[in-house]
Amino acid sequence: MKLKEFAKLVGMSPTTVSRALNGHPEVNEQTRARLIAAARQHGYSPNAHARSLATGHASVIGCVIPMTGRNEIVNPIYADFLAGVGEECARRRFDLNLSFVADDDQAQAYRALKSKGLVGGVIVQFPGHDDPRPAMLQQMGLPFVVHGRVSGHRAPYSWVDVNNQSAFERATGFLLQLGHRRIALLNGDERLDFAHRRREGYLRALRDAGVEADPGLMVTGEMTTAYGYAHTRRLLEGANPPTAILCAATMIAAGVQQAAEERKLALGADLSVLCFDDDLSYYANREAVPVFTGMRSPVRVAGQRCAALLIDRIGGGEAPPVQELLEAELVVGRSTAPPRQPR
Amino acid sequence: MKLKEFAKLVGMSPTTVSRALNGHPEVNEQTRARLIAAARQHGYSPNAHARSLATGHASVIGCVIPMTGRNEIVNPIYADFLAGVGEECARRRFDLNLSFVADDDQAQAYRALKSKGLVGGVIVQFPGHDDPRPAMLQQMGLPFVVHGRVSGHRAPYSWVDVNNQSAFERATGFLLQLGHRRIALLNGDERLDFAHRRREGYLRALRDAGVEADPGLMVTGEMTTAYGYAHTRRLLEGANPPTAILCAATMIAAGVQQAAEERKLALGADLSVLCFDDDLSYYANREAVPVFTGMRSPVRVAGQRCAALLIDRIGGGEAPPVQELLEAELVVGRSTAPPRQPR
DNA sequence: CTGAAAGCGCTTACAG
DNA sequence: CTGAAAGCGCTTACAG
Repeated sequence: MKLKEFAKLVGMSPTTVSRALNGHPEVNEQTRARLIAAARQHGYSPNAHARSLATGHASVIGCVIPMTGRNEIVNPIYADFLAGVGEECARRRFDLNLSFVADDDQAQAYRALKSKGLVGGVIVQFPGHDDPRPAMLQQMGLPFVVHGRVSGHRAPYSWVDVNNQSAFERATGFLLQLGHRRIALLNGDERLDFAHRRREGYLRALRDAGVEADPGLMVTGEMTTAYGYAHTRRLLEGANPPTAILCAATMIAAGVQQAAEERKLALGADLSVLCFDDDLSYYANREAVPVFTGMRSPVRVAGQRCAALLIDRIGGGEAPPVQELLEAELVVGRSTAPPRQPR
Repeated sequence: MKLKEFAKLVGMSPTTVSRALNGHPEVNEQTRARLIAAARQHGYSPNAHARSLATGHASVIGCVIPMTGRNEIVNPIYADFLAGVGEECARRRFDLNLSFVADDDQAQAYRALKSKGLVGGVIVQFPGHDDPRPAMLQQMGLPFVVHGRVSGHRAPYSWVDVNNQSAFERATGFLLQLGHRRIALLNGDERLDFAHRRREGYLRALRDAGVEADPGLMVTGEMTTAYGYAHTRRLLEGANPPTAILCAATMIAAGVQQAAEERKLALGADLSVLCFDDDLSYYANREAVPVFTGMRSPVRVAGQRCAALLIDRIGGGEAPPVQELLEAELVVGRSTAPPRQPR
């Protein structure tokens, strides 16, 4: 159904109907209520393309998903993040546009998104330490919010991040307090900004405690169970194994657990494990006393906040950038204890 | 940049430029090549809204994601499915539009998608046994492809499904051949069509082998690790526990494994486990000899095929519906063996 | 092979 | 408070 038909149906001019449906103040409240009800009843929604063409903006936010190597969308952390984005989109009546592109085509993809006008703004994800996207998007004039931060970008921009450095500093401090001195770090890919900050936090806590960092205990890579398993195995087989392992995701911790079980090591007795816990729906670690001691930070909330900030930005004209720093919370579970005394 | 500006820039009329970029046959091949290169260089892409308004269709496919209870998008099976959709979208230069809606608003959501004209068609997911959506969409005239099938819908429609009944019939047959007689089924939610078909397959295999089905061994619910853990615990504590467990997802199998370990039962020795294996990127079960014996069927391929069929439909006018039935493959891993002799 | 003009379905100054 | 008309940026018959 088109506006013209619908207007005729309700006996009003298209102008008035449009204004009523768009909440313009000029139209009588009773008329508005009647028209909204009629639209719902007859299943009339304005054509989104005509609308966007006329107004110059779309009620759609976008994400560009790189397709080389592992597709990001299958990452469970990303899935929960998207769920949060979706919740906010539902609330604000926005849609989400996913563009899947080859990795080397990324700049081109953002440019096309802007030129095509399909989305009012984008969420930038998995930012690298010197990610070029904020500068590019600012120059293009496409509104954006970064999930995480880009340390190398100096101009102000909107972001939502958890305090990764503090989280890992506190986590490491907790293990140090228990008496651990050989603490391994199974980090994410340190080319990514968040992983970089996590290592900084880990190193700072060690330094403050006067413990020398051992490069042999620090690993970086993709945050999977297989990665956690392989490196834990390797570390435990080594000459001077760690007594505690700090890992960047519950998926990694699951791999640590597998490797420990294989060697008949009990978590929270023979080996301590502490993980960053994104509070994932499908990797739940939420028993009253959780399996893993973790720094808990709901990535879903981060998704909500990114979407909220972006939608505000799209609607709000030239508002100054906004930053939100969330704090992770230490939740003590069953996987940590003082180190076993050497026998 | 707009068509008019770009056309002036390259010294052609907007008409010719548009035709060149859209691959119309009237335009000289050299001219076309030159214009395509220039468009890329100057970052010109036609405004998608203007284009869709003029042509009446959009290069976007849609998914409606219900938001009550657990958000579907965090389901790892769905994530891999979407990854497959994304791969095909990238190939065909389509975008994906996600609409997040309250569960009771679903019909309304599809109607709005159609009326707004944002998408050229939709993928219908998690169809129930008597799902009303195919009938609704056919009546609305919105192209669609179902992932799975709707047994209760009689008119022809396009779908992509794995042969769930055959998969579970063969899986059950395999366990029966090993000598198992008490085989539990930890199924998905049987209001969903695929879970219904899986139970049919399980029951048929039992019947063919002359084994009476025990309602106490059949469970239905959401396919999570916690679900697998809880029911396995309960079953193993019962008077006449199963010697084998057939489960509808690797996530469930992980829960079975946990419960078995707790009771010091070795998989593939004391207890056999066979799972439907969607070949998920983050729940990999892909060692040379996999941990779990499984019926393997890549859900990612299903996503690709759904997207491909839908995009074909959107482009292809009134083509007759297409169906694709994929077969799962039995991959024998380390979790199955003949039952222990009663002591 | 190329171009001027109409039209896609909205929104929104402008006039009343 | 309401309406007729212009315009958003494309595509595509129609005319050459």
